[in-house]
Amino acid sequence: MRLASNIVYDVEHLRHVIKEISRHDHFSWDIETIGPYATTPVRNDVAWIAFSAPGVDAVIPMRHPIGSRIIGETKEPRADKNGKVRYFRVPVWDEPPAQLRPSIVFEETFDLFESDREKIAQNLSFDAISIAKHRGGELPKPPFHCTLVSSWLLDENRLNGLKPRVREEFGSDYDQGHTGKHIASTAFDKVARYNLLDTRFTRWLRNRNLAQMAEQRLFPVFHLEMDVLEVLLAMGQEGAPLDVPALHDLREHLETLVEQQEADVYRAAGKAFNLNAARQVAEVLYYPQNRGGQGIKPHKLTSGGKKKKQAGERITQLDYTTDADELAKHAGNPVVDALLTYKETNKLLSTYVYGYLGDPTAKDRPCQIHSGRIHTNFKQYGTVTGRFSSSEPNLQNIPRPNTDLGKRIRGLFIAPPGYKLIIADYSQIELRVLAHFAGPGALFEGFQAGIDPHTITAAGILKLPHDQVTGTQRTDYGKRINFLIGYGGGEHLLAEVAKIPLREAEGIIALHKQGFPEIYAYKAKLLEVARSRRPCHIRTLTGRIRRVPDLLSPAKWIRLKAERQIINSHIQGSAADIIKIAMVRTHAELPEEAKLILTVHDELVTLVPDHLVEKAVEAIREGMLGAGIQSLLSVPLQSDIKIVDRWSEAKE
DNA sequence: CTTCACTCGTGG
DNA sequence: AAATCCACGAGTGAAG
Repeated sequence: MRLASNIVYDVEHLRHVIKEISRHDHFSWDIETIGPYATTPVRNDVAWIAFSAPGVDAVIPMRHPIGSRIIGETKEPRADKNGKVRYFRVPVWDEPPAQLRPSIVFEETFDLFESDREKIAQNLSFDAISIAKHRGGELPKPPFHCTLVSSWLLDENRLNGLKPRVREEFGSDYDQGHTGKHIASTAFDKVARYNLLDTRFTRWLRNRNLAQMAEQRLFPVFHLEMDVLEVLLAMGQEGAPLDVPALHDLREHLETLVEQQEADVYRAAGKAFNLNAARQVAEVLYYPQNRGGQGIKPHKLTSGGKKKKQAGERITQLDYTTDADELAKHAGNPVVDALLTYKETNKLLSTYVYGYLGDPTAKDRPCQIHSGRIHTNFKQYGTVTGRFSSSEPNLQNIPRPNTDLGKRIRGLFIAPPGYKLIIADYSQIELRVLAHFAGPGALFEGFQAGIDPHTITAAGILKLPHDQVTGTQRTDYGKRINFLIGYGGGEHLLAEVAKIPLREAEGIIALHKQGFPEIYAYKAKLLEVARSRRPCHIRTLTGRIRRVPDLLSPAKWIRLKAERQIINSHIQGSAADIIKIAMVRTHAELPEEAKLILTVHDELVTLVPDHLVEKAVEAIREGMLGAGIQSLLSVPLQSDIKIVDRWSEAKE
């Protein structure tokens, strides 16, 4: 490859490249970004863009700050973290060549991204949202192929970065360093080569992945994922509105609270120590009084402690857990009580408040709020089961509005004046999926009859008519067991969470087997099918694959874990299929001005102007429950829909 | 200085 | 006998 001839410096060359690409029905593209928000698509600066199609490779620099040669060195003063000024040697680079302006490049390439050609990228949502800023907010139009998604469908268990995949498929190791993370300080010609190779390998990888997906009959789920990707692009661009003034108030409030609560712990303990260090907490709580401790007798080891015990090593007080579950057993001790209070407050302050506002002193903790909104990173390829993950920040683990502080955090997510939030939750989706797979039986028929599933389970175990089940029985024999069976929990776990003797737990599970034999038959059959395949795997409702090779492990505890994973993935993965389908359908039905903004496993959050609320509710209902999606399950789907001003108002 | 394992705590 | 599935992230402390 003669790199120089592939670098585009003028409009004539650019137009020629676009013409060449236009001969094909697909092309790949890739960008390089710089600036303080290089990894934030709604904020970053796009410095490079490259295109690749059969016989065409082009890389277009737009604002690379340096040239290709080091011509000297200077010293720059920088304060270290103790505030001391130190001098660092900094290379001086030659000037970069004259480059095309982004406005020109994105104007010339505008139609390419509007066309019906297949647009290919590795992690397409990053590149698409980043370039939309330069396209008057217009996202590229489908059809899409994101190679990160296709690679993940082909192997959900490995990390599907481009470089490892390229090494695997083509045996090429074209970038040993981390060029993509330091674009602005990397030589011009090196970035050009890197950007171009990324783009070309992405296109090649698309071809490999298409062939492998065809072999594995993964096209139906791949097309679903590409439809989901379109929805995700719109969500990523939109963001979730936040009550920023309330967030600042909450910071003030929590900071004073934490300070007081920290002092309360020290006072009770008679000394200061690091409250966030589990070992120091164990020392204070579990050491005897003559060694400055509280002399509490702990029950449960940490996971590391269990390993030590297994290995025959000596266990000390420091190997016992100090988690909230253990501490609750020692409530009444003044240190424990103060510590529990502190932990709750500190968790909310550091994870949620500082997590959103950022820490100006820490480079790796940026403010996550842009124009009053949070743009989380939803990854459709973020889990092994098919669910989404959410990061930077994670908006799928916002505290529930059960406590005052939890409510204040969740309440930060608001509808601006003139808008409403519509919160739509699938009710008991995993149990419905289980009933569908298990087929006719008490659970299946209960759902058909519209009876609450926890009541069904309790009635089945206690051999009572469902209208005679009391509230306590529903919780103890219904909810708790239903929770357990989805994850494959056993007698030991039931005994522990229900605080009952092991014998009693065994009895309850035996009764459940009697009342719901079809559930156990389904599990046995599923495992048999999974074991017969190589590698061992199951498929969800949409044909998504979860591979669990450990199913044939000679070690019994590894094999049992694999069995739980197989069963849980079949159910959790199929539920994920349903919510993904619902998102696509809802997005298509919603009026233009109504926007899906969040998805939390079984919940969709939509932001809607007041005058469109009724229409939007109808669209969401149709998207989540309409005939086209209901036909996937043999038991009825159900969704609870609430219209609110703050997310915290939607508690059940 | 960076990276990693570990513990803990949120959510579904 | 280590016996509950799937995530993200703050923070500690030791090792590279």
